[in-house]
Formats: sequence, structure tokens, C-alpha cells
Amino acid sequence: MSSEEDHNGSGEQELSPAAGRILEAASRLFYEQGIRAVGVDAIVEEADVAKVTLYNNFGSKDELAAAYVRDRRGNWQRLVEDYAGRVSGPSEKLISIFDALEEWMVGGGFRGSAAINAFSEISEPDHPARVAAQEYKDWTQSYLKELAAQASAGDAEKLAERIWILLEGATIASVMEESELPVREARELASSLL
Amino acid sequence: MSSEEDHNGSGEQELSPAAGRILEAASRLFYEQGIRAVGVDAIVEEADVAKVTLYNNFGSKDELAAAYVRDRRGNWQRLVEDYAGRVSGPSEKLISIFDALEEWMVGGGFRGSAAINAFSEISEPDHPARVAAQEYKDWTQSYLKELAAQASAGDAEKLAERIWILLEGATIASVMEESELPVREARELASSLL
DNA sequence: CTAGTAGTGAACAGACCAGTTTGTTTGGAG
DNA sequence: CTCCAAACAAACTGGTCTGTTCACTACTAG
Repeated sequence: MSSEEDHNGSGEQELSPAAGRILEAASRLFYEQGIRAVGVDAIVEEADVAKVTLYNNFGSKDELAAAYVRDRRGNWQRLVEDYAGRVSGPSEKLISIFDALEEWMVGGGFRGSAAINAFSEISEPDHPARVAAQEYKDWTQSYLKELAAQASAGDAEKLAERIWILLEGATIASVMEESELPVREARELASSLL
Repeated sequence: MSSEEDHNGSGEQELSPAAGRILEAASRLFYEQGIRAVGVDAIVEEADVAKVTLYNNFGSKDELAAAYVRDRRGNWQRLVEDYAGRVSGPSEKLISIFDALEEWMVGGGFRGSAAINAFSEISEPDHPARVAAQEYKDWTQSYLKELAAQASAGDAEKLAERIWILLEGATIASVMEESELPVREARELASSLL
């Protein structure tokens, strides 16, 4: 594989042990309950850290929320690329993203996409977490477009857009139905597009 | 002093002028900014009523939030049935829901589906607004299933599920892209299923 | 040894939150 | 005219929120 990690703009860096624990705790709590529903005190307690340490490392709750979205995005990105690496051919890779999604949600506690949730609960356009969610979305879209361009003889943009719609729809449908069936249905429908 | 609380499921009841203004204001603010982001004081001020009036009419912020979701659902329901009434045949009616969605989002300020947003920002399963969102979802699904059963010779359940996934996907995709293009794309894809 | 860095715990500020209480006003039905 | 329900304004309760300050400790590099 040509190492095409050129879409990586997340810029993950080393975190101190305390900062790592904070991000870990924040990531879990924000995802489980929503960004607005979780106070910094809860994060501080969960991470077993002083409140100042949180503010020294992340600056504000909003920035920490953005770091959470970026963190989830990094995990998603890795999972998707892992699944893509197991098959050959752009069409197979495109389909494998639905398998990645299905694994993403097994084990219970699936609460959808951090990007979708951030969009839903934050309306301020400049909120750091919303900007991070935008980047989350952008990565997925450009990843799909790249593969679609290789897979399709026809309109690659259209193909990528359709698969993206199916991906988002399968995600939210799975949350609402508490089932991974929508993902399999979307996968099947996506297959028929190729 | 026995307060008879009308628990209207889907049935809409007459509201006093003050209660109507409260629901109207709450509906706008909750939709624009999210349920958790809006305080009761803001609603009270926007509706130009006393705070007690809000609590006498709706009992709690959570119940008011549920009323908001039900209100949005009622509007959606009417719009969908209006569009369906303009065409004949179950397949045409199924497709017309995408036209309804496209009208739903014109004019700017589209922030997606109240049901999806409520699911995203509320994780407590018993929260009234989440229950109302569940009912919102259930109505759309059973509406689609009914039409799919009339339209399809094959697996109607599967057809309804797929259209629902496309509907949800188009909604969230349109929010994230700030464009109604995903809806048209989803409509086209749905057409190909019929 | 020392200076700098990253961390701790606890108290504090000031805003904001949902919800209640009190007492008053208003308008329609019997 | 009286009664009552529904609305009003405004203060208030008790809690939570984000973010800051302060004095102190542990570790590490030069």
C-alpha cells in the first residue's frame, strides 16, 4: 500500500499521563451522555485529576470537547483503514467501511457518531467541537471520494455522496432502532451501487 | 386540587393562548439551539409569559421539551400527508416524502430532525423528550411500511427500512453540508428501489 | 543544589439553572 | 355581584456550572 495518509490533519500528539487520563474520561463521558450534559467536575473526578490540570492542558471545556471529537475521529479513521487494508480493490474497500461501522457498534453502548451528535447538540458555528465535527465529516467524505474515483467509471462524486448518505443514515438508524440491522441493509444497498 | 394532567400521546389538544405562545417559543428556541442549551427563562421571556404559567401548563422543562418534539412531529406528519395527497399510487407517495423533506428545509435555519437531535443530545432512556422522539420515529416507520406494503410485491419491510435509512441519512447529510443536494440524491436512489 | 515544570487539593467567584412561593390582577360563568 | 380559574410580576431556594486563585509537592535536568 502506498502510504496515503495525506488526509490526516488531526495532528495527534503525545499527551502527559494526566492529560491522557483527562481525554480518556472526557471521551467516554461526552460520548455516553452528550457534551452539554457532562460537567468538568465529573470529568475531573473520573480522570482522578485536579481541575487546574484540565485547564492547563486543554484551556477550556469547549476545547476539550473538540479534542474528544478529534479523538473519536482518530479511532474511526484507524478502524476504517484497518478494514480497508484487509481487502483489495476500491469497491471492496468502499464496502468494508460498513463492516467497520458494524464492528464500531458492537458491544453495546453505541450512541452514534460523535460528529453527528456534536452537530445535533451544538448550533454555534464557531464552537471548537463543531469545527472538529466538520473535520470529522470532511475526512470521511474525502476518503470515500478517493475510493469512489478509483472504483467508478461513472460519476465518482455522486457515488461517494450516496455511500456517505447511506453511512450516516445507517448510523442514526442503528441508534434509534438499537440494532445493527440498518448497517447491514445499507451495506447491501451500497453494494448494489457498485 | 386534583390536577388532571392530559397525557396526549399523539393527539393534539387545544392550548390556551398563553400555553400556545409558550410552545411556540419553546419550539423555536429548542430547535434552533438544542434542548439543553435553552433555559426556561429564555422561553418565558420569548413567549412573554410568567414562569408559573409555563409550569402550570407543562409541568416541567422536560415535559415541555417532549411537547416540542411532538409539535414538530405533528408539522412533519401534516407536511408528509399533504405531499402524499398530491400524487396517486403508493410508489409515488413514497417518493413524495423526499419532496416534503426538501420543502421542510428550504428557507434556511434547517437544523435537522427534532427526533434525531433529541436522540443525539439525550441519553436517558426515560426522558420524556426521548420517548416523544421514539414516537416520532415510530410514526415515520409505520407510515413507510404501510406504503411499502402497497407498493411492493417483494419484501415490504426491507423496502421501508431502506427508504427510512435514506431519509435519515439525507437529513443529517443536508445539515452537515448545508445543502438540499443530499435529499435529491437520496430521492433518486429511493426511486431506483421501486 | 537548584530551577523549572507539572501536578495536587481546596476554596472561591459569579453566572446560570430548574423550580417554588407569594400576592395581585383579570375576565368570564353562575 | 360573587366566585374561580388563569394569568401576572418578582423575589427566592438550592443547586450546578465554568473557570480561577493559592499554597504546596514531586520530579527531573543542568
